[in-house]
Amino acid sequence: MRKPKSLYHGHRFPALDISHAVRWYFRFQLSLRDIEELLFERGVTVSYETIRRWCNKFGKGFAHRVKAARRKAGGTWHLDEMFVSLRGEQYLLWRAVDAHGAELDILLQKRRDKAAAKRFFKRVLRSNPVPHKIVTDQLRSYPAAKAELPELVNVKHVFVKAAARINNRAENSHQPTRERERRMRGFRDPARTQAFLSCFGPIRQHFALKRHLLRARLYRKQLAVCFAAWREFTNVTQNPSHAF
DNA sequence: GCAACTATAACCTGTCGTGC
DNA sequence: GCACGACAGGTTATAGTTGC
Repeated sequence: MRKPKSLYHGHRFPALDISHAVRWYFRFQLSLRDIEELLFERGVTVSYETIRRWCNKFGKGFAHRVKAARRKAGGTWHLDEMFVSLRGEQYLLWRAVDAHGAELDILLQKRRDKAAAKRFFKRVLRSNPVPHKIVTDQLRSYPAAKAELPELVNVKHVFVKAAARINNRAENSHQPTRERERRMRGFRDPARTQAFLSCFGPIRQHFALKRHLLRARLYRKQLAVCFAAWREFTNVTQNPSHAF
């Protein structure tokens, strides 16, 4: 029987280096050049361009595995949109998070009308069970789109004012995106932005434990669990703390 | 306040090296 | 010889700094 090809088949650099680079890029507010420098410090000489290609190639798959392994969404969806400027053009980044603040899905669209809302609902429904409640701002596109989707017709819909604390989960989840947007000197291409943010959200959140709510011992224990899971997602057997 | 300059970001393309 | 991967160099865009 033929042995299945490794995820990293054909790559010259070890899987661990690739896994590190991809994780750092999507986990922290680091540029590709920052990661190039960090790897060089650890004896790995690779260009930022190669790291960019690794991120493009492996990011999507890693993010998909992270999302698939996550606990199923709670019964409530919090939905919100944020404006993103791409080369001077205004786009809307639609985002859904669950009751725990975990990102369910994002979608970059030009409009915020009924069709756009419907498109986003369908997208979230493809990878998440039907919620028992959705929480949104007062944008009228939400109820109009919801009324046309049989899966959501009977779902309770709670409207909140944009500044209301109840929808802070969705509002707060925009913050890392804003920070990253600034670090990257803005987003440019819609397709590339969608691809980047689809990886950025799940991977970042996988390691973003609520440190301020945890005692050090528990925090380290949970972090170790996150790393063990990451090694599984990336098919890397070596413990990162033993690397370099 | 404004323009010029510099630094830095992602992205693109052509070329070269390597392994099959 | 071919396909793949990495690299170098260039492009475009934006933010920050400096000097007037």
